[in-house]
Amino acid sequence: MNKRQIQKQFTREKIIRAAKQIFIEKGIINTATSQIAEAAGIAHGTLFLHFPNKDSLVIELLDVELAKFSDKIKQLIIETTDIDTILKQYLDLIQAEEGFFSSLARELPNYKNELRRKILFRESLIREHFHQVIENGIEQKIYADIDIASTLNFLFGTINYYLSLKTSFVQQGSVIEKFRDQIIDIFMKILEKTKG
Amino acid sequence: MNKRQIQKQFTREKIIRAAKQIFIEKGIINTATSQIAEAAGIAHGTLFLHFPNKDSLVIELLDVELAKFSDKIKQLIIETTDIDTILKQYLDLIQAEEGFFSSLARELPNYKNELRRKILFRESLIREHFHQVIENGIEQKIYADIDIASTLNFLFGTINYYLSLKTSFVQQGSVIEKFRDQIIDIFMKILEKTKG
Amino acid sequence: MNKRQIQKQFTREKIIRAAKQIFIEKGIINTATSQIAEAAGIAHGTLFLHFPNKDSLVIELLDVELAKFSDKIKQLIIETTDIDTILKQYLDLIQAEEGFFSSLARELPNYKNELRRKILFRESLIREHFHQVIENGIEQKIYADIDIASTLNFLFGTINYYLSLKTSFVQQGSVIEKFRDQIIDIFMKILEKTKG
Amino acid sequence: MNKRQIQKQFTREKIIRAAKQIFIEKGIINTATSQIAEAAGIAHGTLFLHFPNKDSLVIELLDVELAKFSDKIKQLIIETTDIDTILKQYLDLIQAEEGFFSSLARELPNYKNELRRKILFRESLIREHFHQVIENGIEQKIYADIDIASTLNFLFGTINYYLSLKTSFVQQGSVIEKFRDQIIDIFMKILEKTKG
DNA sequence: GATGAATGAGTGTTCATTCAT
DNA sequence: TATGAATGAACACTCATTCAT
Repeated sequence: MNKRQIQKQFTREKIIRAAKQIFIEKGIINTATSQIAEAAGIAHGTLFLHFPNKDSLVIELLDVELAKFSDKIKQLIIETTDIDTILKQYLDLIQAEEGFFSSLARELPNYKNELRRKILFRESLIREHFHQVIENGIEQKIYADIDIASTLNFLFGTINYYLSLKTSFVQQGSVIEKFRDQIIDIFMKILEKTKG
Repeated sequence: MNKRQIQKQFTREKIIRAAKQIFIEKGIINTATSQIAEAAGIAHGTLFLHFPNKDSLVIELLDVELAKFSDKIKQLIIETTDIDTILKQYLDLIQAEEGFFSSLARELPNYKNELRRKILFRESLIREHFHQVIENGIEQKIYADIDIASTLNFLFGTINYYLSLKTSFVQQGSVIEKFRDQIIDIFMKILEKTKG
Repeated sequence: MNKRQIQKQFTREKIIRAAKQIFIEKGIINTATSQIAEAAGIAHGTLFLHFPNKDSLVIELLDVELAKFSDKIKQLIIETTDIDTILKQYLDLIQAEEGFFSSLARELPNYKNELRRKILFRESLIREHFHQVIENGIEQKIYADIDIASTLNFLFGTINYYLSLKTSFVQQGSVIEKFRDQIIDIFMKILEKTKG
Repeated sequence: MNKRQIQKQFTREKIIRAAKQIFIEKGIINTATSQIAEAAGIAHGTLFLHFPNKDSLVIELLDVELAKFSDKIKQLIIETTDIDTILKQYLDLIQAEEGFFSSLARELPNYKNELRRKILFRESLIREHFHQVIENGIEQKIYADIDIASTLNFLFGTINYYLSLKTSFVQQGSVIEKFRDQIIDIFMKILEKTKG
């Protein structure tokens, strides 16, 4: 990569970085492209040199972040087989980027179809990992024979709920931290095999 | 109330009614006040005679609707003590106004603090009813000794999740209908006392 | 019409008037709506209260002007049967609004289909009048038995040519005035019955 | 010319060639310089290395094309003395590049003074040839003693009119072909000596 | 000589809110 | 009380031209 390309890449990253910051602070939908450009320290028009339109910027931003996140999850699943450890670490990962995920949870339902579908597809891949581990647990009679898909909807739905209303649940600090133990407890309760 | 006041009240209701219809169809955030006025059959300026600004209209609209809803829930609780019947009927009530609740779930996280707090307070009242019934069940040793608050977060969070992403979960028809049994099943599984 | 409506009508006319002035001076295509608004002494947004978009303003402007023009032609035809008098007066009418017709000739080929069709339809109505008079002349053996449609294309085409390149043909003053006699002469030459 | 100069000349020609293609397809006024560069397979900035600004490119493009065209006309005049044959062949030449001349007719009135003057000068040279031939015909008493200049304005004006509104006159195919015979007929009718 | 990233003024259009009628 | 015309800041996006590489 020559100096030119490096410079271009750097500008692109400045935009993404600024956009991410703003995304975390107040979401992208209600942020003007001119504000993003200003935060990135570039001219307004430059933004459209790197992204054909606002939506593309949002897609790129979310795709990059979710890809990073997805990789971490994959790693996590490989290293651990214990579902409650996985869940704990999964929540840790979310907590590490809680601002980001909180904004995402808030804005997701308002995105255009294509973008929403793309993000939900990413989520479904993560869900797959959980599904697999739980399925194994059921086969080994560690967990009760529950409907995995709907159980996961409960889990993801609840996490999403906390995140989307983060500012209502905590004044500052992390919602995930506040509710981590409850989430894990209840999720494990659902999985647990009724002893008898 | 004299004739003038009656007329004023009537106009106010026309606005609310029109706003509700639009709220259900496509949400309020992306609807211009001029469109609401037009749907109500009044002049654009008239809207601001009844409501100082757009936010106040939304607050009023949601307050009225949620109060009605709350009353129905209260009635339902009085008539029934069985938690799974209550939940089933609660979901029926939501389904009956699913467009409304879906829009609410989508927009709620984006409302300004005051409005969001108001709505969440309404929700907390409803939650109280559930809380009470579950508490009784635990005292009577029908249910396991779980943390009621977090269990309810699971329930409300999940319902909210389905509603906010309604269009991603079903192409047409009701999300609640589609997932009602799963929601009830899992919720009851959490409550169930481990038999031993 | 109450004061409100009069005021609105007045603003609308201010816009049309300003737009017409600008249209004559430099054409509408390369004029920003903000400039039109400024020239009309109104806020930029106000323009879009009276016209849903720029095109509609142009359509209205041209339609009104061409309707006025068309009425004058109709009157002229009624009062006169002599084709060279009609042509002379027709050219006088164009000359009276030469700035307008010059801009129109310049911009017409660049308008969107709908608008172009609309204007050409107006022109075809005017052409009809000429057609009728010439047809009568031919029947009465005053004129040669020529193809009327193509003869009129020659006439209108030539007038259009002079108008569209007005600034190249005259530095100031009227192109129509400069070439009036030539236009009439040649047109009459085409019509003339070859004596023999 | 050394290697570098040859290369430069080659790039310049690539730009002209691409610009001509685009000019024919949709005109230059509404085409971005970046699109022209892309079509030429060069960098956007390179275009401004060969032409100081967009206008210069247009001037060069039209000048080259019209010079070629002018040469063909000159040749044609040398080989033929018959005015209706010349006219027929002139129309054939236009038809062979109808896209080009149609765009030119549409855009010409909107060009800046300098460019317009340049193009009209080119046209006047072509006109000269016609003038000469007609003048000879008049001296030889083949044609009527008409005003040659204004007769030619009629001819060129009409052709220009058809070309500039080409898309309104024909949906596809050639306008010139459609109206060739009419143009020739009427033009010859003007020239014809009144027999008596 | 060629590149292409960057610029920034400019475009048509929207909309919550105000205020004279 | 009701009206609806007017406001003007805001928006996403375009483009001829510049200049460091």
